[in-house]
Amino acid sequence: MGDSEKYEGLLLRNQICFPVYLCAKEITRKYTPFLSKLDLTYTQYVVMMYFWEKKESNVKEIGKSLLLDPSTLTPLLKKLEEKGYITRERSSEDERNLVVKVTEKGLNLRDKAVNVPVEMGKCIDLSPKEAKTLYNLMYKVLANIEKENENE
Amino acid sequence: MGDSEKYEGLLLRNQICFPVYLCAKEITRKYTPFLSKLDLTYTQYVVMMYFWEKKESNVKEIGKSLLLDPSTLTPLLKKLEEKGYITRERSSEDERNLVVKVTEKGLNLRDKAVNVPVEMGKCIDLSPKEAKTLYNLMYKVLANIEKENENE
DNA sequence: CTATAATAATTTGCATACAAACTAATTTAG
DNA sequence: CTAAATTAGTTTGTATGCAAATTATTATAG
Repeated sequence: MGDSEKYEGLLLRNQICFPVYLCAKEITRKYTPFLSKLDLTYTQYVVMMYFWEKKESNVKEIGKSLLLDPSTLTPLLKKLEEKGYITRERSSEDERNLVVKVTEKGLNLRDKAVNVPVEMGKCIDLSPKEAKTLYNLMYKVLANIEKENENE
Repeated sequence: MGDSEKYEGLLLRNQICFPVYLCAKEITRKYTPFLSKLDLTYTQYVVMMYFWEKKESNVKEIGKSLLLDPSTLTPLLKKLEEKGYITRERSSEDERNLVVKVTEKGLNLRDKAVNVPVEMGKCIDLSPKEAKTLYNLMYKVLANIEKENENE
């Protein structure tokens, strides 16, 4: 077996993970100008979308939904609190729990954000069918990885 | 128009970028145990794959191929140099240019890496057809974003 | 009832990532 | 030929991201 065959899998152009990595990076970068108007980074925006759906939560729940480590969330939530978009306080019932709530200001932000997905959609520029295919494949991979995680 | 319609695009479950963001994160995390055996992080691994194909390059070229900012590459390349996988020295013809070359040790690393894509493939667990579809969609999005970048 | 285990969040350490400012070298315009 | 513009890399500042260690609180086992 020649080198070209043995190392074929290591060629960047034959990798499936590499374009996924690139896409995520480039998409995030593309979000920046839209989100800076809302004083948000991409991850902060994701957390705010979470709170627009679920007015109250805690670090563990958020982490489970957004696949974010608590050590990533703690400083991020503090920043969102500084901006006045959420409140953070310990639960009186169980002091270990941090009750995180969206504020009025945080809720109002949603109106300024409605155009962001529209603009990003133009940027990605996939047909509805392609978008659906991509969506399904992404969640399939996520499910496969999660299944793999359980086997450990 | 009710709230549910107006804000539909902001629901995480209706977003196409969110699962891409999640996938990239989870895939990278999944790489970690395999790559730590090679004393590499995911990005360092990508750079090494680049050097296994192209023995010599410079910061600008690498950045263009891997869509990485020079300010990300400078410290990363220094780390790869410390590990002995590459060398860095200024070009004698044009002192602005940094000539980056893979070392013997860096080349040898490839043999230890051949199984990584195989293991990751099992993890992703897509059929060849699905993988091809995902691959094409990712590069399509990347091309669309790049086109969008040019319009600025 | 108390020592131990489990749980939730935070802190620390390390490695991306990118924008913006900066440095040094080379090219170009006049 | 030289001042100005361009180019290549580096540095600085800010924000993730995760693993591992730590703290504080609550639950559990004996």
